[in-house]
This record gives sequence, C-alpha cells and structure tokens, in this order.
Amino acid sequence: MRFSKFLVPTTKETPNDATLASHIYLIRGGFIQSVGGSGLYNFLPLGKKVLDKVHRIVKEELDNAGCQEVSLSFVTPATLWQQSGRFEKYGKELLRFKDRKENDFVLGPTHEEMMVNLVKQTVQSYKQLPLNLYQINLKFRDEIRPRFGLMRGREFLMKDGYSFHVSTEDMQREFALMEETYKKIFARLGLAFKVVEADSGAIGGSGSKEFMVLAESGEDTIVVCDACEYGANIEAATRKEKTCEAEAPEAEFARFYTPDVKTIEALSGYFRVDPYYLVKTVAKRALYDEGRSEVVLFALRGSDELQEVKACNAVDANDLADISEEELAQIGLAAGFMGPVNVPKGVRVVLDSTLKDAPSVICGANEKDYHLIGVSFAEKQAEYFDLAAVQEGDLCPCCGKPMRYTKGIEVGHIFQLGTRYSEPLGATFLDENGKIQPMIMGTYGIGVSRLLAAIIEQHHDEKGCIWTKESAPFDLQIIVSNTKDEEQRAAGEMLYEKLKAQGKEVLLDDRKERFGFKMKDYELMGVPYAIVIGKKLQEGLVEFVCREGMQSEDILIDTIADIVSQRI
RNA sequence: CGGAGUGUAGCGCAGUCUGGUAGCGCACCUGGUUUGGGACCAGGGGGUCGAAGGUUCGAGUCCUUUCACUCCGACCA
Repeated sequence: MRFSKFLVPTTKETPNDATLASHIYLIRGGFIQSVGGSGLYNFLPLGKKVLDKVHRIVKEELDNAGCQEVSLSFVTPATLWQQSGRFEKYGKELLRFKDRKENDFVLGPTHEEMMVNLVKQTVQSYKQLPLNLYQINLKFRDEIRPRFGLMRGREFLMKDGYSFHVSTEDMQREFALMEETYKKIFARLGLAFKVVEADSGAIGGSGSKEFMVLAESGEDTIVVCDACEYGANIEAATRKEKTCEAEAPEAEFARFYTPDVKTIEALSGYFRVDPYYLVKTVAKRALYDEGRSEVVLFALRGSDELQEVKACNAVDANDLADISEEELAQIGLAAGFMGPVNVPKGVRVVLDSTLKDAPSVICGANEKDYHLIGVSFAEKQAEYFDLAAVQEGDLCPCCGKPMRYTKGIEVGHIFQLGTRYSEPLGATFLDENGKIQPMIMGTYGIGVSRLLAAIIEQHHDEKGCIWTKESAPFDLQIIVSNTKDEEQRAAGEMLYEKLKAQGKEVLLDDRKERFGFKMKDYELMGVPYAIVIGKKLQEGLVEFVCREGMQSEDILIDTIADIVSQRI
C-alpha cells in the first residue's frame, strides 16, 4: 500500500472525551472514527485491516479445533427470546423494535436462542453430535453508559460459539478444548492474560471462566493468587474461611441503647469489639420479572463488604436496587439500626455463610437507636449464601496464601450451559435407545473489536500504538525521508517491490511531507518495523527501526531485504 | 436514573453576561520556499450557530419547549 493513496486521517489533537490510551491512539492514528452517536464507531481502512487480522486468527484457531462458522441473522424475532425467558431478564440493554406489521424484534446482543433454533431444525440424532458452531458478527447492546472507545461500545464485533452434546462429560471435554483454544488465540495476539473463575450473569449456566487481559485500565477487578494459579473475578471469587484473632465478645442476649451509633466503625468503637463480630445489614430491593419486587436484608460480618452480584444471584433476582431511608422507614426499618432478626413482615433475610452458627454477635435491633448484643445464630434456620466480596489479603481457597486485586479487560468468556436453553426451546435429539433427550450445551464468546483496544492498552508508549506481530496492520513501513530526492524515492520503490515480492505486507510512505511529520505518523500508527531511507543513502545505508523502543540501526541497502526476512 | 456540563466549519474551541455583517487554531485547496522530528510566506474555499416556537426593526446571543452528546455516580456477558 502506498501511503499517498491510503485513507489514514491522523490527527495531532486528542478527542476531548478520550481518556484511555487505546481510545486516544485508535482515533488519532486514523484507525476508527466516532459516528457521533455514543458508543458507535466506523472502522477506517487501517482499523479494518487490524480487525481482519484479529478476526483471521480467531477463525483459524477455532477451525483448527473443529468448530464450524455460520452467520446468523442480526435481527432476531422476539418470540425466541420470550420462549427462553430472557426477553425480560436481559433488561434495557436489549434493543427492541417493531417492524411494519407491529411484530417485535430485537437486535442480537448474543445469539443462544438463534443458534439453538438453527440446531433444533437440523439435528435430530445423537449421530450428528457433538457440534460446535460459531459466528463472528456484529452485536448490539444498548449499554447504560458506553465509554472508552472500542472497549465498551454499543455496537461491537463478537465471536460467539455454541456447542451441543449428548452428555455433560462431552460438553466438559469441549469446554476444556475451548479453554486451550482461547489460550492459543490470545497468546498469538501477544497478550498477557489470565483465565479466571467468573459469574455467569444473564447468560446463565455454571462453571464459567473469563479470559482477562491484564491492564490497569481494565474495568473488572480480579482476585489473583501469586503462589498458585487461582484467579477469579471479584463477582465470583471465594476465599479460605476467614477467622478473627481478636476475642469474641461474651454477652447475654440483650437490647442495648446505642444512640446515633450507625456505622460499623462507630459500633466497633462503642462496644470495643472487632468488626468481625458485628453484623452488617444491607437492604436492597430485589427486582424480578413482570415488575415484581421484594425487600431483602443481606446480613454479613462487619469486616466484609457486600458483593452485589453474589447477592443478586442468592435471591435469583434480575437486579438489585437501592432503597431510600424514607422507604425503609415506611417498611419499619431504621437505617443504621437494621438487623437480620425480628424483621418486619414481608422482608426477606439472607445471611452470609460465615455467619452460620455464629455464637455471639451484635446486630441492629430494627429500632432506632438500639442494637442487640449476644445474638446467636446457632441452629438458626435461614438462607445462607456466600455474599461477601473477597478483600485483598484474604487467603487463597486453593493454597491458603494471601491474594491481591488486579485489573483486567474481559476479552473472552466461556460457559457450561447445560440445558438452560435447549430445554425451554425444545432442542432435543434421539439417543441410542431412541429416547428423547435435551442437548447439553456450552457457549463461548470473544470480544473481537474489544481485543483491538485491549492490545493497545497493553502495547503502547507515549507516542502511540505498538502492534504485536500478528495483529499489526502491516509487517513493515518504508519511510522515504525526502521524496524530492530522486535517489531516495527510487530506493524506496525498489525495496517496496522487493519486500512485497517476498510476501511481506508493506506500507510505503511516499508522501510529499517532511521527515518529522512522517515519523510522527509512523509512531502513532505503530507498525512493528520501519525502514527509513534518508541522508545516509549516499553511503549505501538505510535505517532499520523497531517501533518498540524506537531503536534503530544502519544497514547496507543491499542486505536490508535479507535482514528483514530473517527478523520479521 | 441522580448530579454536573456541552451543542457554533471535517476536528478542537472563542463569541452568548451587555442583541447590531460568523471568528480563531488544526485540517483542506492554489502558488512559492523548505525537506532528519508534526515547517514558512501569500492567496482561497467551507456554517440551516442541535431542533421548534416566541420576544424584537433585528437573535448564535433573550424567553419557552425539545433533542442529542460528554463527564462523575449508580449500573453493566
């Protein structure tokens, strides 16, 4: 490609809403263009090239693993979503609309329903299984707050794959194969990543794993253990049971006057008791289908924080909402003095599993200015769930060493679905005995356009992008310093043709611009290597530049083609 | 959904308080000089001032309504 003919609108100025390196450089480097609608982007030629590279790698590895590519209709009839029960569950992120006949449709944010429907119509026998089908297509999610460029757009490119099996064992075999395949894909892209345990969210199912690209700018908090392989999204992380060194308070059960003592910290100071022995009670309104809701008190140890995703899963709600103090008062709950015992009618209580059988704790009395002391949960019948957020320093559930937080960008997520979709949608097969069985499913996603952002988050410097070998839009850029110098220009043309003949993808910067201008563009665009043809050409030398670190070395023009083929 | 802000040339912004010919920088076009780190000189093109309604002799500016976008939070495979 000749730069003089290539549509690459690089800019000096940073868009005012861009804060992340990937967002800034993808725009400034002329890879993508904002459409003006929030979270919507056009891919310009340079960005499309990178997207295609990533796309190709994903496809190659999946095809190698025996998957088959299809392409599903982007517009999905709402009836399929109603059958699976997700039409409401998925919430406002799902873009719904009607056609001219007033029929409901959605723009697919993920395609379990469509793929199950496809397989249902074509597979009847166990002899046709297993099957792993995928597509790499646009998705649309009406995000509450799109941001960070390609990182969280509303329209994005995703690979979504679905596997169908006769047994759970076979599905788990495929799940393991996909984990290995995903590792190969992210390794080829040159990413540092970690596979972590995850919450299954709106997709449903169990045993899900996320692939996290490690970057400070990541939106997910993950808990990792440096002593072993354990890693988990904070939404799903577990820990070795926590104990407390401070002595447990001993007290007879009593109602205690605690004027204006509303926080765990104040309570801890007031009674001189470690927060571990206090009960923190968080009130939330749990929202269900068809507008139903209920008030739930989540109780956990004062030393812990509520993990909302865990809490939401515990009550099987679609969502949790905050409750105002006024509303609490109406229900008969006093903010700052709430507790899991003696609750008003109609209020559900869920206890953190670390409170099970706790012999002597302090909690709110559900009465203004009073707490209860000497409360025992021994033999208390209640709903117990893991509700607490793992904290830094908590001990690893695998090896018992302290864990720490880090940040990750979720680029892949694999789920063991089971029959979550095959049953409601009626995707069945006849087994060897002629019996009807629901298919056992797995589902596997990769955020393809998000990967571009993730690569840049991990590979950039203060000057611009630094693409990894397999993601780069070109292998090499040839920069002719002064195109008015006939010798330089001719040398550039000669090398361009020669390297192209070697099978390299080459960008020849033949523009009538000054040297500095072209170098700035090179650094912004981030092609891994460059050959600079400049003043030293008179001595028969050109410069070989490596984008990472920007080191350069002088090389005889006669040998540069060989050196390039050795090193790239 | 709560809080804060912004809509003026392709992009980034001033002008709005105090109504009176639509501005600046970048980018773009023409000519010339320049060519190792985002050059310089001269000339030039480009605008329903987010939309609708109102006040006024006259509205980018004042009033009303509305739409969109951004940031913080809540939220989020």
